[in-house]
Amino acid sequence: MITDLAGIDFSADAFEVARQLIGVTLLVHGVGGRIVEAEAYDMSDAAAHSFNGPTPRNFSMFGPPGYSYVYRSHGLHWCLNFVCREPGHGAGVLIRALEPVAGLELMRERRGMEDERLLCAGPGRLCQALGVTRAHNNLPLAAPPFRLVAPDRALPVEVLAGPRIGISKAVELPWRFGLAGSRFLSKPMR
DNA sequence: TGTATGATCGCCT
DNA sequence: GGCGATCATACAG
Repeated sequence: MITDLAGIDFSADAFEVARQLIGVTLLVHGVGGRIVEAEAYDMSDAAAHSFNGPTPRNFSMFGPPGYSYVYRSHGLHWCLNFVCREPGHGAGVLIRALEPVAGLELMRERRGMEDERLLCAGPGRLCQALGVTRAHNNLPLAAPPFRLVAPDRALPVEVLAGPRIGISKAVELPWRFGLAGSRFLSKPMR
């Protein structure tokens, strides 16, 4: 167990890590919030970038667990993943939404909007708010600029699972996890 | 509340 | 040349 990572064992299966990440606070240079939505991806999973093996774009998915994988989506947005399992497994968790906690003003400035609810509601929005770019690819999550903070055990979180968003393959896998009742999800959990 | 569309980059066929 | 783990805007109902 790696305690620098909010007590989460990133060598576990991606769906297990995704579920455990709900409620954990993610900070990048001190800016961020509580993770309320995450999706798991695995090499055996046709919807995953790693499905067809390593490429120049996805190589960090095949690196050590507890590292970041940042990619560009649709030519304009950045998306942040946490690598899981062992090196070579190509498993990861896409961070989809945060409840903003720290650095609200900087996030509003970067996003050019006021609505707190939409600051980090979606993988692309979240990266814009936290200033995550290609420069943050393949970095250890246990070291700056990243910081993970475990949830307060006195306040247990209720986690719901459902189908993932924005994919066309392996649509049936219930590998999207979300904090029950959160206002900060990119879409409501069913 | 929902569906459609354009923006625009890097990889794969 | 096509397409995608997206977002913001525009319009219909």
